[in-house]
Amino acid sequence: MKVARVIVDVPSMSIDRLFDYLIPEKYEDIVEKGMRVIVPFGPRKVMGFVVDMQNDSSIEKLKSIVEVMDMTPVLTDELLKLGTWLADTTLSFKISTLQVMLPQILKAKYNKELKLLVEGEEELSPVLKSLFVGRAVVSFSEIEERNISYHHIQKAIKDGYVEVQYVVKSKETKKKLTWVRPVNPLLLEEALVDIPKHAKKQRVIIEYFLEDNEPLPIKQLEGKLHTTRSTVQTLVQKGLLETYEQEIYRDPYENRNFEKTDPLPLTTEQAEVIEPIHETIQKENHDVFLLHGVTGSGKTEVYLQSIQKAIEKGQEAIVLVPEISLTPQMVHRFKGRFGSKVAVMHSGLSAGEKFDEWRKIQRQEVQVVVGARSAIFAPFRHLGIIIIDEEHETSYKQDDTPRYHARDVAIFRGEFHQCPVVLGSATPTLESFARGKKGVYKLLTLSKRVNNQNMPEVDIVDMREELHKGNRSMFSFPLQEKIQERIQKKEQIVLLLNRRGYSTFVMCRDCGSTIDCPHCDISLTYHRKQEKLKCHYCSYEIPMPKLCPHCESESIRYFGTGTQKVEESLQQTFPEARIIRMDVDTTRRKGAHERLLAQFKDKKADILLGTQMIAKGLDFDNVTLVGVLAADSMLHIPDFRSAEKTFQLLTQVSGRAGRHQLPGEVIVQTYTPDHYSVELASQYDYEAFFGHEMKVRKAFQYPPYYFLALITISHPNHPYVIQVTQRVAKKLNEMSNNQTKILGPTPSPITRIKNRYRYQCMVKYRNEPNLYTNMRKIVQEFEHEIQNKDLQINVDFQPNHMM
DNA sequence: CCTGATCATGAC
DNA sequence: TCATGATCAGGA
Repeated sequence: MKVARVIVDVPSMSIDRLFDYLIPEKYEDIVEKGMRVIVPFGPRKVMGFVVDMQNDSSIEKLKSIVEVMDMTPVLTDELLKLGTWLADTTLSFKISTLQVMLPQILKAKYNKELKLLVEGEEELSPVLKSLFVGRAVVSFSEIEERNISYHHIQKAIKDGYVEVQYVVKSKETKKKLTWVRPVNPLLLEEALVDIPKHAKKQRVIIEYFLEDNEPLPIKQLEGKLHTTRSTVQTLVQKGLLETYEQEIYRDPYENRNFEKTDPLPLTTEQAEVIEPIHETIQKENHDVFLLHGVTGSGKTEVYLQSIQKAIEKGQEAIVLVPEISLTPQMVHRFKGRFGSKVAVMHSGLSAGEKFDEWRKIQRQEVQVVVGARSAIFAPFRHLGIIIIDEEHETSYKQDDTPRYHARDVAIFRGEFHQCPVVLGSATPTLESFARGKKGVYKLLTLSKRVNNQNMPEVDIVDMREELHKGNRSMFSFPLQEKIQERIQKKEQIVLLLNRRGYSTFVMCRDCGSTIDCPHCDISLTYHRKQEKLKCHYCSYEIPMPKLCPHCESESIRYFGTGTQKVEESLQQTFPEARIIRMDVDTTRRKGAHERLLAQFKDKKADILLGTQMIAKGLDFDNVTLVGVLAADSMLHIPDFRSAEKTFQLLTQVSGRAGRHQLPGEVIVQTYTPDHYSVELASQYDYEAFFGHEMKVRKAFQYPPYYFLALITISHPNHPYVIQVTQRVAKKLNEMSNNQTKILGPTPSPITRIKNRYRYQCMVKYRNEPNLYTNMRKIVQEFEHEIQNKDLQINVDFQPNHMM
């Protein structure tokens, strides 16, 4: 007896374990660990992952696997292990951790159908007769659309006329190309005689294959010989040619040539830094390196040559870059060096393209993957190095379950494969840098720019003084002057507006009231394009009212500074300037991001105005001025990392100027010019910032001195949420040691979302080896209420934000 | 006594 | 998560 142990696709606490299924004889030699199967589960059928195989089971009556979905496993043994570990350390379901490792398209789709059991439709009720009309199966979605009441169907089921069947489908599609080839090349010569005189096109085709009988895609044949599909079809019918399908990859970069680049000579610093990495690859050791390199110090070349080393050893490499900086420039550098050995994974690809890139990895056709967060799960089997660029980026942590951090996954995989993990950044997170100093990570430093250029001069402008001088615009006099100067010199300008901390909310100037979402405790934001007010958290929206709903005054206005508004006033101040605006609105469409940047590179604009997304990785040789419009907009949001984030952003954006021959300049506008994050960023003094910020973190007991876990509890009933949160806090207190601090219950920053009240507890801990299991125990104690009473308990370890 | 609505339970 | 059977309130 062969038994498969299966994790089924049912995200529920009580189902979050293994289920045993009999492997039918016909599948005995086929089923392997890591494959997806379809299994009966209760009355329905669901997808599941085989994670183990056995010869017997403790369960008496086993059901059998219905179908095997894969020819080869989609998950390796390592990834299965990783899944279990992730489920333990993020408190998520095993099924979710396995699903998150695969391209979306492999996620099963479930369909419910009604099947006719009798011949003909005579015995059916009139309603059902009209439903089936000659068909044998009807999908439930159609039944719902037609509003047919369930008891017609129930009755028919009871009478044995119909039955419900469950279908599991894969959305997976492989793109195919149709090819043409001669059935037997030797027969073509004779066949030519039988082709009618007037059938010129048929002759052309035959003659073509006589000359060169290599198969050809049908599309190409049509183009080359100016023929059509029907001519080919006639020859197929005559038995001379045949068509067949071959699978192809959707290659998002297929029409682009990547000029081959060779390794660049290294600076002394680069050579020093690369040495220990190479050695670790060579010795097949695991180590975590923190590569701290100023912007423009040539980190990418260090990555490239480290990867080279791994490839030469026959191993593979994963490179993570933040989604936002996965620009064509970046892809170019990797494709240029490693050509077709590279797969690229990012959110701009269609589901089909992502699947194809993933398959290249799975089939070991590529050795390098460059991608955003989820590329960390690339199914490589011989990893030689893992690189995380811009290590400090918050997007490496997934915001919803499973709330994993790509850095942790990288270290897990690095240990498994005994290979180095390289974390690179000009502004590492305090957590990482502290580990670097302690020697937990090996600290590597690049302190000079490759071209030995100085970092651009940073000029801090105090906006309060501007106000005193009578300048009420959002562009300070020095900035205006410099912009004017660049436009004249035909040099380019990058302007950064930090939208966070600003939002376009609506307020009445008479009564001062704002317009809030009726389901969430947050004000609605104004969307100019559709003249609507929308809620960010639920789908609620209303047309922009003409009168204040409270006092019926006409003076309701929207406040805040959106990029559009800045663009307008920028245009007013510099009527001759050509401006490109980059924000969520202008880059939503596929390829828009890329197109705008290309325009700017081609000097079709003088000013690039944008949000965070322009702060990273861009490299334009004609940019000599960078302006930050509101450097402190992030400082005032209640987040213990706000100083760190401000420092990071200012440093990153300053690095955009003067990267080539022309020297650069940076202007930072702020209302808090003496805040240490602004001041130290302008001096490019990371070490000093680190020292200062560490003191702050110590004083307030924040990371890296303490770990955090945030528990958020939500339910439609307000008093009930408070009560549950209190109970949770009490249990936590009982279970943890006396160094650990439990804060709360407190209301979440947004106390209500989608009509659910939200309360939270914060755990600050230094050493709680059992926290994961304890936390799981606590959540399990509420299992009943979670399942039956619509209670939600969310646990986020090392949260990015407190919401 | 029937009907629809809500609840509790189990799924290899 | 979701189908099922049990239980309960309300209507005539």
